[in-house]
Amino acid sequence: MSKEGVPQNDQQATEDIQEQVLNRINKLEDLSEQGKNPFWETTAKQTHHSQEIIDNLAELEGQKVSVAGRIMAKRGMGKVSFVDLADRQGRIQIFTKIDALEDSDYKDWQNLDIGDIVEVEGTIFTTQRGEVSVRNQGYRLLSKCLRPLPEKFHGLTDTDTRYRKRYLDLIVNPEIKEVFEKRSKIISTIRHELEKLDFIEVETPLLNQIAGGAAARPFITHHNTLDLDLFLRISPELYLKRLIVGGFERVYEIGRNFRNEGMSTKHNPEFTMLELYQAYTDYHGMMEISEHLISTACLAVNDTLKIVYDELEIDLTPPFARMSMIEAIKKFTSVDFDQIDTDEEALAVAKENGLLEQAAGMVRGEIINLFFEELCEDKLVQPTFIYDYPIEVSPLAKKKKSDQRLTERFEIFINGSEYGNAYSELNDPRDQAERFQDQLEKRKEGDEEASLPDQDFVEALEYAMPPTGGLGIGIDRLVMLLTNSTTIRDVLLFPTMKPLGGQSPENGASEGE
RNA sequence: GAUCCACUAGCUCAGUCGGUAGAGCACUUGACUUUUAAUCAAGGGGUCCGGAGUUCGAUCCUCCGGUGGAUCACCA
Repeated sequence: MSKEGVPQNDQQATEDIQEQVLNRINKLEDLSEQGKNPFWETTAKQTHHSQEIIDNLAELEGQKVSVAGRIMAKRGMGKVSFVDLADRQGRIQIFTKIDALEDSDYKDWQNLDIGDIVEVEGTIFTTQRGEVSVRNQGYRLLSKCLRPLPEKFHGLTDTDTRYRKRYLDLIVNPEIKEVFEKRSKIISTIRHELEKLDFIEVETPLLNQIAGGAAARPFITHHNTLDLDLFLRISPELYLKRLIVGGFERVYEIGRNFRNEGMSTKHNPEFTMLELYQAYTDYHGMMEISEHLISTACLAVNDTLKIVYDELEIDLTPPFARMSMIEAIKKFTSVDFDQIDTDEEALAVAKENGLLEQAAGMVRGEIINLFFEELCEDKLVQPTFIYDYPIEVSPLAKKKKSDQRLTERFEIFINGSEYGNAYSELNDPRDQAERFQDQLEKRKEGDEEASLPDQDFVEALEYAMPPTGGLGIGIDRLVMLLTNSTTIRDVLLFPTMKPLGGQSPENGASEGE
């Protein structure tokens, strides 16, 4: 990569080269002059990894191995020296004796720096202090570390730097790898379970002409050749349902959604969702799949269904509790919306419960949702399906036959937060068209998050979509729950960060508002 | 977007009731043939987040700005 075209920030351009960097550059240049430039190395022999050697000491003791990794600590003792070498599994000590190497090689070995990447060949033995070690009988420097690593004992603690320079965080705080290994395991477990249930994984467009399927403000981008503004998707929902119309019957997608909204410990502008759709079932079927996926993923990474999250004990053993939204409100507030039929009565009870301000201008269904969100949600610690949502807040869910003011929809609550959202999917094209129309009215009234009508989606429904259950689960939040992480940035390798210096990098992006 | 807190050496932190700074690790040099936060001796290293104000003098006080964290608001 050439320097031209790479945006260089001022800090980098004017940064004085520190002493420690200069030392390392000088060492590299000395090596290069001797024809030992490590950057010409292309491969290395790695017969064993660190933990594997420690775990199999009995059979490996005295055996010759070749290990490769990064030098994390050096302890010189004059004519012997000790180095801690880190690889993907952990660390192994390298013991080097002056007479085991050529004179110049031993000198070069002593000159290695913390952070350098080496290959070492030697036999396994245990030191007097009981440390499993590789007796250095030959090594190669594979890559030179030109900057000093953060401190060996305290590591890197500044969260800002850890998120911005995740590679450094991973080097000096390798225990965080566990979270990302678990993340990978959670996702692969879900894939595996869905495959067993005969779902197929599909990919639908991230670039949308209409960002539908959720209530959110989208990111806008532009296609040059088509001279067309496009939106990054806020949900794959409407595409996946088109595939159900097309006859796939069971589809799912695990992918990124983008929502142009505030950031918090629970929100990143891009986040990963699982969405799945299954023909010929309803939201009850989705409850079963939800419990199954969440509990199976939990078992896969924690070997138990009783986990601790943020000091709370949570039991993910299926079946999860089931409670209708109106029941939940009755339980936590003693207000029974089954006995309340008009908007006026609903407003009156909102006033009695201190929700007058938020309830202003709302209709009964919206007030029910408000009651739930304000007075019930945070009390749901153990996993609970809250079902039967008011139609006003559920533009894509099928009406409940027995009470058409409600929809067959549920959300999964754990520790007061939402982890999933599911419906018996609305498949009546005329009803869907009306719901889009209602959303359009809300939008005209200034609700920027209200859905835009998607005429092609309605047309798809006109070709008949079978009765279908659909489910969305926020993967990042699930990973947070299952790894006891209280901030979403801890489960994202590269969370979205503001640029330093208060200026946008010169990346050619257009000036936004 | 609002409020509170933080920002000092590469890293982790102390400190200056306002007189331009210290420790440990890391680094350099030396000693040391089984150490493991190795040890011992000596040395180098700082735009005290940026800008402005007050002051004889600001890293410290005040204001503005930056970045992060926590809480709240919106959302998944």
